[in-house]
Amino acid sequence: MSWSKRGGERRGYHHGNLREALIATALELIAEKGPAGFTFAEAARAAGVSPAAPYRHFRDRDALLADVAQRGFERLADDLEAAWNKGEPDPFVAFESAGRAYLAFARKEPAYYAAMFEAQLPPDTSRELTLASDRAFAVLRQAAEALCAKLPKQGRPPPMMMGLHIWALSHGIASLFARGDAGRRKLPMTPEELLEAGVLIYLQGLGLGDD
Amino acid sequence: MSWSKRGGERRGYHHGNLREALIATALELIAEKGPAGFTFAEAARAAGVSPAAPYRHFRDRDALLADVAQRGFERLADDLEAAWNKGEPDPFVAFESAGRAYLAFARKEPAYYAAMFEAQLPPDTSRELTLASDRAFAVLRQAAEALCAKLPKQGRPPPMMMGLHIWALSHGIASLFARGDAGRRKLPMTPEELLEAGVLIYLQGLGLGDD
DNA sequence: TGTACATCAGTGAACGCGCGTTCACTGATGTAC
DNA sequence: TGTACATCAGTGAACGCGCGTTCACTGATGTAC
Repeated sequence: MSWSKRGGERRGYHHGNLREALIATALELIAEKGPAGFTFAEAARAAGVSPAAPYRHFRDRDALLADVAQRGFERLADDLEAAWNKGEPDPFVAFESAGRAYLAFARKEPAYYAAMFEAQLPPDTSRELTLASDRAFAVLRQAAEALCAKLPKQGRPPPMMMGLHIWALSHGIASLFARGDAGRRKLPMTPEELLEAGVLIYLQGLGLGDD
Repeated sequence: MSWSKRGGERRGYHHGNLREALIATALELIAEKGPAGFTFAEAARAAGVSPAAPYRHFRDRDALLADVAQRGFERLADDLEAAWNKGEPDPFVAFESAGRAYLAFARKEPAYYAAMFEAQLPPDTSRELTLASDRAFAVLRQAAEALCAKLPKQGRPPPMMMGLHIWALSHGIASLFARGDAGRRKLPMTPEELLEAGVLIYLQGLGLGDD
């Protein structure tokens, strides 16, 4: 039994893929106790590794957290892109679908979401993190651009602004009502319905009816 | 000098108003380092009191935080009420003004805001907290109700929903762009302008133009 | 194919730290008579 | 008005804990020749 470290799990001196294992563990811990409750030491323990080992892969706790947040933004960007689907079958429908994708992400991946928006990482934590978050927003902005082209010339809002409105509305609804970790306020409708109705009214205000 | 504990500040064995002092200290600490960085011990230290003293006034750290959050919601409710001003001079204008008040609160009181929305307090922390937060939302809902009465009968949305939309939009903008503690994303316009434009488009979508 | 060696990715023990919390205590205050 | 006493709001020392981080180290892996 001397070759086995824990349970039936045989692994040698080297873990094999500690970096990935730590990230996976971080997600579990965040999902359980929020980003504040995540500690480097516990992540090491959960990965079955000494408390010094993580330092081979991450400068410190924040670096790990930033990595998780970055991956989150990349996934969100992917989801948004898939939902927008280049504006097919129709920019109007596709735009709403992107909004819903934002909400779905917050629901489906509360741990990523928390790392992205609630970890209170210092803003200069990582350049890659900033880029990833920019990319996610760029999808919304581009979608807004395509939709704007459908609008009557006068009264066309800046697409950037439209993107920001949809982002803010989605984010607001997600933060207040749609987080995975219970404890949020009760609603007389689903967050999805709330968002859909909001986007609909907003688009009508722009002269984009469901005609 | 035996009657003086620290510096020139004379205070006797009893603090006089430790409860309030702790709350004030908590706000300062939260403003500095976020709600996660706030500790019971440091609050006691800052109030010039032994680490055991706070236990005379709060069951534990969360109880203090909950008290701060509750006061925050009460202030927010007051601000919203004042901005709405019973719908004067005109429900349309007053409604927008309430939205702006939400944003102004997040800016002006980042510490309260953080305690209210980012402290990750367990949901059952305190009944008073829930009531205070309900009261704040009730103002928005009532405003929405008054505004709805101005709408053409067909297509009137539930006022509750309108209130939620404005809340979510304001909260989304505040969280993403308007927090006092720097480090948020840069915008090509002020959060206030962004919100105002958003509300305007939304209201237009409801058939409430600036006619 | 075998061997020497550099490099990598772990170990495990130790450190200092600050936190939350408890305890028996005591000084200050208010009140009944 | 004075005194005895109950209650309140502090003290300060102590505790156990888990965290982040460092250090010299060593087992495993890959590569040059």
